[in-house]
Amino acid sequence: MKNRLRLLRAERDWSQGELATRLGISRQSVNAIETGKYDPSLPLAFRIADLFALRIEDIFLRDEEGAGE
Amino acid sequence: MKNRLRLLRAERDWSQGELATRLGISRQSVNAIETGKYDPSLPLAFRIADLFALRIEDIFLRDEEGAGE
DNA sequence: GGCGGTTGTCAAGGGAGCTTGACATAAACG
DNA sequence: CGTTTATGTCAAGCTCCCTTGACAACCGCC
Repeated sequence: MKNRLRLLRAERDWSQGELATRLGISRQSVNAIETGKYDPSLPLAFRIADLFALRIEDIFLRDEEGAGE
Repeated sequence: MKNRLRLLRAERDWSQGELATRLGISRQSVNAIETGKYDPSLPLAFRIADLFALRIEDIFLRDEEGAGE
């Protein structure tokens, strides 16, 4: 499960800490998700999608997706 | 976090056990998700969406969604 | 009556998600 | 030089997700 969180965050010029505050989670959790240590829970994935006004499928990618570009 | 799993399963005439097999999880997990005991992980939510050929947002609903209709 | 199939639920265990607190590194700035 | 900011990572702990195994209740059918 890959994700485009780091890219989306960079587009908005947010630090990990700032994103964490907006999501209501810790900075370490943002970092862990960005670096691929684990996937967010489904409710958190919805909050992330809502924050960026995107669909979950547009942020989190099945492992095959976007691999062979 | 509500979901339409029971409805989708009924449309296909699958038992909880049959759905569990198709998803690669236990029958108890299917039951727990249907009865709202907890939300699936994000990877599992993707498998569910793939199985029903729907988007995650069309199966799992934010708590407000569909509540005040 | 008994039997197979489905569902709900409990217990106990393990791994994943998230927390706080701390520390190290690097870059930017005075 | 020192300070601040951003990032990566570790440890310890708690809750949530998912497991296996079991049991009760219900239904339809013989």
